[in-house]
Amino acid sequence: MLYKIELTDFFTSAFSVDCMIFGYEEGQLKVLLIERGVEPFNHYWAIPGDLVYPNEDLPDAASRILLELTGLADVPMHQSKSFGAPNRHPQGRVITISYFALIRISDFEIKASSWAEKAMWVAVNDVPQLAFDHNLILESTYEILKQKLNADPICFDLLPEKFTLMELQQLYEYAFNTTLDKANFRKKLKSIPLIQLNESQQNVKHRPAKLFKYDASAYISGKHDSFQFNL
Amino acid sequence: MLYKIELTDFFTSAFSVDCMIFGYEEGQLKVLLIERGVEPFNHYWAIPGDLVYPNEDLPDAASRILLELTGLADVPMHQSKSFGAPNRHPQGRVITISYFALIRISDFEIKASSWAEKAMWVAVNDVPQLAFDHNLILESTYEILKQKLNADPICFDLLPEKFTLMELQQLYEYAFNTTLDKANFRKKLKSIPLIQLNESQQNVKHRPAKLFKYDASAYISGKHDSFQFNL
DNA sequence: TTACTTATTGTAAATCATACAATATTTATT
DNA sequence: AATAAATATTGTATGATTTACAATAAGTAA
Repeated sequence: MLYKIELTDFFTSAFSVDCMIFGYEEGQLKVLLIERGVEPFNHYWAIPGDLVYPNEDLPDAASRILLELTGLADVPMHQSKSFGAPNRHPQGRVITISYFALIRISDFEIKASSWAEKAMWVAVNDVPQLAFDHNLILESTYEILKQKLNADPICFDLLPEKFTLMELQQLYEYAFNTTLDKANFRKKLKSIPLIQLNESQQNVKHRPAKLFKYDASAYISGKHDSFQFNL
Repeated sequence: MLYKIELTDFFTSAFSVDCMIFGYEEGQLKVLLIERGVEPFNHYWAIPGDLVYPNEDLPDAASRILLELTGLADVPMHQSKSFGAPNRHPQGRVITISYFALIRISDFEIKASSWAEKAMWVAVNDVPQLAFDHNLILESTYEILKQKLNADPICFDLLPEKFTLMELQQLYEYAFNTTLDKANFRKKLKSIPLIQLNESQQNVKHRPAKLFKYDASAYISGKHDSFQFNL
């Protein structure tokens, strides 16, 4: 270095959180995007995110910002990766820590507010060009999500509380872009604690499927094998 | 918020990178630590890390800081998690992005410099109390490392270039704190491209084992199954 | 040459994965 | 009411993989 750098020179950066909310609807895995109503990248679609207050913890910031921009509250989030290329933000050095969450779309009402003009659900395979490096962030988070779908019982956060085994299978088929054998998929499910309800699908033009619930408490008490799909 | 926050109020944070370097020696998985020679946490042991320059990219910073503190160069690093609790650093708001790498200890000479007073390799199961939240960072990174050991052929970065199958097995046994059946472990290895050399172990008091090399190019060309240990 | 120690290979049983086939249950149609 | 159509659900045979353990091989040390 040619010049001596003072400690205060380092304290000139900002950081943000970006919240990728995934949901499952109409057979598609979707992500929640907002349309920006401010510069920079005014009118671009973007992942909901904003700068973190200087005294705010990261998970708190993620919850606050998600609520402000989309009206979503009480969504437990997982950390994804961090992105910090020097020029990724035109207004200065901004590192972003990305988070993601899985929700049941029908359980929430999305309401764009603050500087978010609109909010919409977009299929992960159909995402437009986004603000900043948000396409990169989204792609890399989708990879992490797929890993987690294989290793943890988080798929049930996406499905309705009561679901058919076919719906569960189609979620995996969509996420991993593959087709699975119905009979064999059900055998894999043997290692996951599901409760078969005395209820069936409604309003279908054929034999209705039985509805199931995920038994989270049985999973946590852990008497069964560990979750492992290997798709 | 009671007061209006200006954009410039956000640009008052710093960020750092922390580099966890793992190596394997004497049958133990070890991590490289330094003794701090500056405040705060003067004389505490710590993960090598420092503040990132305002215009520096994160991976560049990780390489620079690792070189400055330990003399290590040319070590490809993987991103781990980020930590940003508001009071994790006594001198201001500092978010840290943690990285890790695996190396062959014998291939490098470690030389503490800059404000690092000493450097030493410590078994991951025997880490002392560290500066800042570094124990937390280390534990959470060790979990990520174990996941990667199960999913990718990174164990070969830790072993000498020529190794016996027993050494490979012992590395896994140590990392996952388990014991494995020798014959069955070797069957699992069938799916990984190893080259058996015309050389054997030296200076052992019993039948010497054959030496093997990992065939990285065959793995990349990918004609074999994907790596999967499932431990 | 023999005992000893570890390396390496083999085997039988159990478990799991895979590709289908068969049966069951409902709605729609005659 | 009987039958067709559609999908749900269960079964089965084959082969692959995992597991536990045994057997054999190949060095060192006396």
